Amino acid sequence: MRDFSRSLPMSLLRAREAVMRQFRPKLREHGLTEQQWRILRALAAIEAAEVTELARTAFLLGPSLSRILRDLEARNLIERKTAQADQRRSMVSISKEGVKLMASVAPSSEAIYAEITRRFGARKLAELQEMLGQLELCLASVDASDEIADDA
Amino acid sequence: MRDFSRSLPMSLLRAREAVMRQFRPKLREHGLTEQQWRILRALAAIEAAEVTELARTAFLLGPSLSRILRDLEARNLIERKTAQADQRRSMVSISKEGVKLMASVAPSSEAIYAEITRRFGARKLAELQEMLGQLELCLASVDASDEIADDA
DNA sequence: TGAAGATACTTAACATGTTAAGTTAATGCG
DNA sequence: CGCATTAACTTAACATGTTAAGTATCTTCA
Repeated sequence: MRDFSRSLPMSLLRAREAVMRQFRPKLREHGLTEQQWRILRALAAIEAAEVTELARTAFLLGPSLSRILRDLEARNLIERKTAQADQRRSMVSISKEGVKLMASVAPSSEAIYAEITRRFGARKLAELQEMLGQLELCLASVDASDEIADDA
Repeated sequence: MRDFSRSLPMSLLRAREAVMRQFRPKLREHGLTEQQWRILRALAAIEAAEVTELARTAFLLGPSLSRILRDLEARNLIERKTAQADQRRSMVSISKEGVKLMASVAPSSEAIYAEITRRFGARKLAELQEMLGQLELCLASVDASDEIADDA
């Protein structure tokens, strides 16, 4: 069998870990996990979002998101209110404290990202992300068989 | 702030998830997680390995590996014996049952990998992996400050 | 040699990944 | 209307990620 340490999944895993290793210490200083940070960032970009929408944006599964939102709400970093049009849905938004926390972390985060870009090269980084997007796209169509074929 | 859904960590995460989504169902049919499969594959390639070495190969942290080895041993898929030279170390190897299980999964796994390669393109895949390796490498040197500078 | 330090794991504790099941609210339709 | 179905979460259960602490063994050097 193929040497699995050279397989695509392992390459992607190691690359991502190498990248995240740069960010985690700084996030940790602020008591944030990678996932919590993703949620705050996603919320900062919009006024409010439903949980399902947020799950899609932050690329988290529902159960993970449920737990994290519970914790972030307990820390007063986000706010929730049930939508009046549909009592099942809850609208999530970032709180003032959440914005403040983001403001305190964002500069370091940006600096780290800039350093990664500098080391790897901005052009190469763009190429890499283009390829990653294509990979995602060409595999997405495989899974489509599960969903309703509304484009038939 | 940058649109985080276009950030490198998110690109890597989504790409990897798109890939792993192809494999998980088949592994699940055989009662294996992605990590357990990594360990079996790593062990199949060698006679035996120490736990630390295995952790490095399968890219798992010690605590995760400890738990997984305990479970795989309970399922008789691996075997362990303490090294006589150093009682702290334990040598891990795949069992006959483990080999049998691997043999039953490997063809599907290879087929899925081949299909991914076909869809994305073998040349592009090689390019992508080359870039991922470079990314890993150019970030690895950053972390080296933590470790003993034995190359000074 | 024998006590301090290092090494190789393992355990613990908490957060998330993942699938299945449960809850509550909305929709469709007879 | 009322009941079945669907939708949006949430909870549960188990596996792994991650850091810190614990344990047993080995090394080393006074």
